[in-house]
Amino acid sequence: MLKKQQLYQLLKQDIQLQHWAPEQVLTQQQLAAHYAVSRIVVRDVQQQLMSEGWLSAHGKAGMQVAGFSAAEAEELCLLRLQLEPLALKLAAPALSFSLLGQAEDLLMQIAAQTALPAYQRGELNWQFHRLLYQSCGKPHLLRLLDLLHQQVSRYLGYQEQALAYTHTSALEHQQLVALLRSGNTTAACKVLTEHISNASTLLVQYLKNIKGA
Amino acid sequence: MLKKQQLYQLLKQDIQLQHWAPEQVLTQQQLAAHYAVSRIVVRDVQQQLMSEGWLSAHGKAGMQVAGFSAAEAEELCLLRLQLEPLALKLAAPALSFSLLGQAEDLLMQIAAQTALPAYQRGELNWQFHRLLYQSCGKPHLLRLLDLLHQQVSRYLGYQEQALAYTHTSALEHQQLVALLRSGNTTAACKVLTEHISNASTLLVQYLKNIKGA
DNA sequence: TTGACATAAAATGTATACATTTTAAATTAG
DNA sequence: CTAATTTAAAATGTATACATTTTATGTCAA
Repeated sequence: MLKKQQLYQLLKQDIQLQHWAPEQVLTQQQLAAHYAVSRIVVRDVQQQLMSEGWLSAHGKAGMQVAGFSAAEAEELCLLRLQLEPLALKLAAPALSFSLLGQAEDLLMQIAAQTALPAYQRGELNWQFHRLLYQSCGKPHLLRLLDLLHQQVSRYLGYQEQALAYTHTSALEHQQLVALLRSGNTTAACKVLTEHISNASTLLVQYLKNIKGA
Repeated sequence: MLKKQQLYQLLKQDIQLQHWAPEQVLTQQQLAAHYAVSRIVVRDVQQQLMSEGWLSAHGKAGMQVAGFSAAEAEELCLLRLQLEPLALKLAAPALSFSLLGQAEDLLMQIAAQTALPAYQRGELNWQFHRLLYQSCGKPHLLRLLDLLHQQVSRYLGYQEQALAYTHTSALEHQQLVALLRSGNTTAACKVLTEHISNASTLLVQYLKNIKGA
């Protein structure tokens, strides 16, 4: 029998894989029946996924699977651009070499596992970014960033298809670590900004195209 | 018998009025018994208030009433400073005169009702700010701002005591509207930044003092 | 005394049952 | 036929009961 945490993972995954179509309206009962759990569990997970942007309220009854739009992707990236460089700037003075080492290990891992599913690569990617921000000493900022990541991660599938960006991304990551290691915070923040901006542009452009098609 | 929405309001208010002391650890059963509702309702409200920063998880069982700290207040203000001017900049081109009029009505209302409870004045204040950002066309940004406001609003009690800021604040608000009306977006954003920064400094200073005392 | 283990109490997680609200359909008046 | 009102079905909200987990207590051996 599924428990809350399991249903949370599973439902999120099913939404990401578009087993439940975007914009589709679901009911608690539907989900409870489909996943063979009590509606109580569904309610909990529903509320969580709604606060994370995977589902949205739909009238007085039902929840709607979130759709995809270039505008939303652009907005999310704008917010990342506004907050992540700040987090990096605040974290930079507190970055230890051991932490940078961990970050580099993550980069190795990403580079090594070439044929990884989209969402797993995305997770590793975020772990890398998150690690760099960790030391900023601003729990609320980190919470917001996690929330943003949740919302962006819905687009990971698209990002995979959209971008043959993997190589460039890896280079930018390495550059970032190098700058941080040498203590050049300003340059690092600039690289980060461009890094996010680049990915953003490609993703948004791709979404606009498939929408036009 | 209390329903979910009512318990939500009531519990939040009781936390704000420190009927439940900061840092205190509560259980679902305690609250269910105290407010005479089922634990299901408490669970729902608990999850919501946790996502809004009024409660935080405490180990594997129990929830903790959020405390107050100068550091947290400062962080929240930093985030407001990072996001609100952006929202205003984006909204400015779309600001209609009717909306500015609404905003001015709110200012009148705040000025008129001189002896308002702290949290009600705070709410009106936020409604004013919110109105200016409304037209920015970025739902996620607005959501983040609402979330931030929720978290800041826990400090409204302090803000009241801390700041004989009311008069200055009103002046800054008026100045803000005037600039927006004349289409001077850049200056308006600057005034907004200073406005938030001022309130922030006073609040943080106050919190540091009473902590030292 | 201390610390580990067993056990009891309490708290939370989950399921079922019931109450209320919401949605949709069907009937009827105009 | 349209629109409004009634009525039935479905969905959600809430309470109670049970299961599992967590926490605290107490016992016993070293």
